[in-house]
This record gives sequence, C-alpha cells and structure tokens, in this order.
Amino acid sequence: MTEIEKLTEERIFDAATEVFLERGMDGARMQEIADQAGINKSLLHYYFRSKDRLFDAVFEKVAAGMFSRFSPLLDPELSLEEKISFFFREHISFLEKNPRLPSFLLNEINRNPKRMKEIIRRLDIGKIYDILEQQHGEEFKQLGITPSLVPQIMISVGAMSVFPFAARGIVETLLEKAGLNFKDFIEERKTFAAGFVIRAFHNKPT
Amino acid sequence: MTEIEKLTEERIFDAATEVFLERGMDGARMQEIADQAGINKSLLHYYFRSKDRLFDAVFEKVAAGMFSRFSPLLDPELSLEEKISFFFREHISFLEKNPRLPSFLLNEINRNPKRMKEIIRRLDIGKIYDILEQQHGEEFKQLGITPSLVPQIMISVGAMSVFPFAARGIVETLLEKAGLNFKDFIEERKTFAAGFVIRAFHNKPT
DNA sequence: CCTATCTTTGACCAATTGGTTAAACCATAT
DNA sequence: ATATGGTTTAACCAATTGGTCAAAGATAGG
Repeated sequence: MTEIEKLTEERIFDAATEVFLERGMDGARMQEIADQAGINKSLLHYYFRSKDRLFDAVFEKVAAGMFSRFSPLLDPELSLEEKISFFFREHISFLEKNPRLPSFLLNEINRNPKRMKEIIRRLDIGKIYDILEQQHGEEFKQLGITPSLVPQIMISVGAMSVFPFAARGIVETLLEKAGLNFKDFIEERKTFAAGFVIRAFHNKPT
Repeated sequence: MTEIEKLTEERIFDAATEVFLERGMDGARMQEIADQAGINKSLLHYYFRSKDRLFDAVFEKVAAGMFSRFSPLLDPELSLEEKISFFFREHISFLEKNPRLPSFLLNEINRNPKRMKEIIRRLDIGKIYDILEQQHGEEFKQLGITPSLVPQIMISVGAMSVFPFAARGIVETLLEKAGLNFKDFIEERKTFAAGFVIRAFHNKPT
C-alpha cells in the first residue's frame, strides 16, 4: 500500500465518518461523501466495495472509540469512587469533542440490532462487568448491592453520561427555560454526575 | 368527515406510525406504509399531501404521548419522593409498551433539531421545571440543590428511564454476560431507578 | 522510452422513490 | 335512474441513488 493510497483511503474514511455521523446510514449519500473527500464517487467503490462495507468500517471504528473510553473502570489501582469520578470526567469530555456520536450509535444499533450486537460483542463490553465484580464484589456486598443490580448501576452510569448528548435538542429546550446554556451544563455535569452516583451508592436501599 | 373516511385516515396514520417508528423518516418507504394500511400508495398523498407532512403528524402525536407521561411530576398532592416513584413506574411501563419510541424520538430530534425544537417547545416541557421549582423550591434549598442543579436532576431522571430502551442493543449484550434478560431488567428498573435517585437526593453533595 | 500495474475519472445504468394524474368507483340526493 | 361529490385505483413520471465500466492518468521497473 503506497503512501498516497493510504492518504486517499484515509480521506475517504474521514469524510465518510463525518457524513455518516451527521446523517446516519439511511440519510447519508455516497455523492456527499465523495464531495467531502474531494474525489470522484467511483473511488469510494474502488476502496470500499459498497456503501454497506464503508458504513461497517466507520461504525466499527466509531464504536470502538466510544467504548475504549471505559478504560478507567478497569484500573485495579482505583477505588470505586475514583473510577466513577474519572469515568465521568473523561467520558463526558470525549463526548464534548464528538457530540454526534451518541445519537448516531443509538440509532444505528436500533436500525440493525443483529449486526450491531455482533460488533459490540467483539468489543467485549462484558469484561467491564466481570472486572467490576472481581475488583469490587466485596464492596458491593457491603453496600447491599446484589449481583443483578450491577448492570442496573452500569447502565445508569452510561445513561447519565450519554443521554444529555443524545437528547441534546430536548436538553437545550429545557435549559432555555432555566436561563442556562448547554456548554456550562455539560461542564457542570462532569462533577454532578459523579456526585449523584456516589451518593446513590453509599446508602442502603430504602 | 364521514365515518369511513375517518377510518381510512386512521388506518393510514397508524400504519405510518408503525413504519416510521421502525425505520425512521429516512428509512421509511411510502409503499411500505401503504401496504401496511392495505391501501394504494396514492391514498397516502390524498390524505396527507406529502411524506413530510405525514411524518410531522406522526412525530407530533408520538412526542406528545411521550411527554404527557410526565404528568405525575405536576401533581401538587404528591411529595418529591412519591413523584419520583410514580414517574418511574408509569413512564417505564409506558416505554415497555412502546419500546421503539425513545430511539425514534432521539434520532429524529437530532436529524432536524430546529423543526423538532419547535414541536417540543409547543409541548411546553419547560412548565415541568417551573412547577418543580414552585412546589419544591424550599425542599431543594434544604437539600443543598441550587437552581442550576434542577435541570441536571431532571435530565438524569429522564436518562434513567429512557436510556435502557434507546440503548437496548447494548443493554442486552451486557445482560447476556450477567445471565439476565431484558424484561426482568426493566421490571426491576422501575423500583431501582426510583431508589437510586431518591438516595442521590437525600444526601448533601460531597 | 515503453510496458505493466495501479489509481482516478466521467459517462452511464438499472432500480428505487416520492409524487402526479386521469379515470374508475361508489354512495347519496334529487 | 342519473348527476354529483368525494374516494380509490392503476399507470405513469422525473429525480435520485448506489453501483458499473471502459478509458485516461499516473507511477515504477526494465
């Protein structure tokens, strides 16, 4: 693979990422991707055989980028509270730079659950569950958190981080009423979410 | 408007709702809606001039159905804790019957923020904020919740309820690992989410 | 310089899609 | 019965879309 070829392929991939994130698989047009990359439409098919394959490549990379941000949760050096604080700070900062990502992923997961589950399974999200159980099982027991509640907590943590971006249109409408803006809201959320979850943690269920 | 006409229009509307929820605006096909309704494609245009208008009608009704479920939050007879418990029970039950709704709404809001914000503004979500402040402002103050944190809490509550359905593909992959199933997870969530939020509430921020 | 291989392009295609239209259908009132 | 009005249909259309193909350009080896 020559250097120029790599560059072209990369330009196409980046352009496709941008367009797919903006419009979704169904809304994206091959012509728009070609324009964005500054090349002929035929070249798209030369490098990636079809729209489907191009989309798959983009989706896989984008999903991997998203879930790789869960790494703080795996660090055995960190306490539970530290993990939660680090996670929200890093994950929300990441979404700040990629605000279209949540809505894109959620929509495409729903559009084709089977294909997407396969990709997600390959990213091995399940291992986060295993490691949390392994590193903090004792702590969970003391807090009265039964094994079935661990997924509840994990999903809640994800929701707290992802939802404001996925539902940005609603959030902004609400913030308008309160005289706030989205940027400040997100900045505040990094610490709010951590505190919220930690407080919910450190009390026996009613 | 005759009775038969009403029936036809309703059949079209219901079919359109089903197809749009399943496929989204871009993915939906007028032919599929016609088939689903058991009528000719031309009739779609006879009753609703264009795909856009048909979609707008569906979106508005569907969004209204979603947000009307927030009504427990407005009841002055309920305490804050009761509101939270009632809300999760009712809202999650509603989503159980309409599992495609969250992903559909989130995606379409993102696809056309302007048009959607207008519709959402008409549904007046902001009034929930006002009423909460008005009915529980004193309580908030005692709990150390500043005005800017109220939207944080509202979004968090929405996220806890909506996200599991919007991200169902991810949730199911995670539950697989833990040996659980989605239905049970959702049933458990109605009470878990309420307890989670209430506990996060009733402690001073660290 | 010439050939062989890879890259890039423009012209083209078949299929799909939202939408139109004129005619057929059907109920009802006169 | 038949004229009138709204309702429904089949046939059709223009535009768009993903994809193909043969030829032109570029690049490197001999």
